[in-house]
Amino acid sequence: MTPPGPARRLSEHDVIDGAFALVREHGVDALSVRRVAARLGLTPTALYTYVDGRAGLLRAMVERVMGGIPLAMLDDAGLTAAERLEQFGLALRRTVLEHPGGATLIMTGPLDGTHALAMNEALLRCLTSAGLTLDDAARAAYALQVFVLGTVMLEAADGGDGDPQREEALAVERRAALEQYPVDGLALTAETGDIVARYNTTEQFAWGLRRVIAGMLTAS
Amino acid sequence: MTPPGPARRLSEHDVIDGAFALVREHGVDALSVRRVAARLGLTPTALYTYVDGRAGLLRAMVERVMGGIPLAMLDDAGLTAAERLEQFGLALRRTVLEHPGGATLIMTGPLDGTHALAMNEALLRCLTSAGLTLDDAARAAYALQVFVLGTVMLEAADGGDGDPQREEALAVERRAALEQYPVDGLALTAETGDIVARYNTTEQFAWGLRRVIAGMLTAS
DNA sequence: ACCTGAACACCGTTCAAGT
DNA sequence: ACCTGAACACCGTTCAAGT
Repeated sequence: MTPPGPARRLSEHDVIDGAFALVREHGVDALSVRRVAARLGLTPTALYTYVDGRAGLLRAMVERVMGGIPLAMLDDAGLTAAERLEQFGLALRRTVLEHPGGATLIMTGPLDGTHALAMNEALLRCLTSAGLTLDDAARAAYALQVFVLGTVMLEAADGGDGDPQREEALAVERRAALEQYPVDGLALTAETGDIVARYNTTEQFAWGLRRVIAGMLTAS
Repeated sequence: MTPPGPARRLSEHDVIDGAFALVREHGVDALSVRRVAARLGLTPTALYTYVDGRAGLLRAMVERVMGGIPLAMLDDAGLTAAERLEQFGLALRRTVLEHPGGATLIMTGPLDGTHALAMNEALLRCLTSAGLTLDDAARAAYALQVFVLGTVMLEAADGGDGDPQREEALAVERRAALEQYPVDGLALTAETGDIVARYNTTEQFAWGLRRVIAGMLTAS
């Protein structure tokens, strides 16, 4: 299995793989140049051969996540525009949550990479096909991205990772935490505590997503 | 001006003041226990008297931001529900942007503090008064928070701080960056480049906010 | 091109000690 | 209660040196 001849050592790809594995096992806070290097059997400084310091490492990780976002459904002629946008929103959330630390990574820098622009373009195609003017389509495209990425960010901050079982466990935790609070001034929140405890949940995200899409497709 | 008697030294309030001043002057990345301590003329370890380590410092900073969010307009009987929600959304964005690093701080932990719950409750009052069922109101309240906070987070990540002049400068920068990209496969994005360059702008936020609110108030 | 090793200026946190 | 000082186990990055 070891390749013959002069050993092909590593590539940037391997480094990013290692970085995501590290975050998966030890959390985003454990992400450091030194630990990624150690995991690959390298000294910290050797990592600079593959990646432009910590900033370059983070940039490459963002590109990896963004590159994994499926866009094909946005051009699916068999679906209505609303359906296409809903499928896309669900897929975007899933993709980002699947990458440990993905939300934090994306939201930490501007959305201006190649993949981000390709996503924007696909959304523009879909939204103009639904009858929006090009300028409104652009505004709506950004609003949709903001809603999905904002959801994912808050979900990740709350400890979620897209796994339904983990989602369930967190909901139970949050429900218990809500009971602790004094009810004065929070009557409504307490009364609908079951919903509040499940804010970071696939079903509730889907509910909000459908409403947001409806808002975007409304004739002004 | 120096108080007589045994010197009243500092309080947690002063520490948080110092922390925000530090972030304002040197950016979020400069925020550290050691630097906040130094700015107050203390050793790093002395800061632990006022704040429970770095985590406690961040928690207190979040509470400070959340405590500054005005909620009164959500109960303003002189406005329609849509108008109340729009005023609130604009104010929420302004408040968070006014605090340097506010977006990052808030989005980094779960929205479960006292002030977050009070905000939720006020939104529930407003949304139920608009005719939504309590459960739908809860779902809509979270969707609105996600949209506003997601906007603010991406805006801050792009370098924005709510200042209109800075907003303008960033738009020009982003417009220039867009020109650099090859147009193939990005025809629509290029054509509406003026809008795309102004994604992180008060006007475009207001546009999206109105649409999102409309979506929430739509009868299902 | 790829890697090491030493060095520098940082971190957060603990602990024992002082007042 | 409030603070210091020393210590520990970390950071990211530079630079000179090796192959």
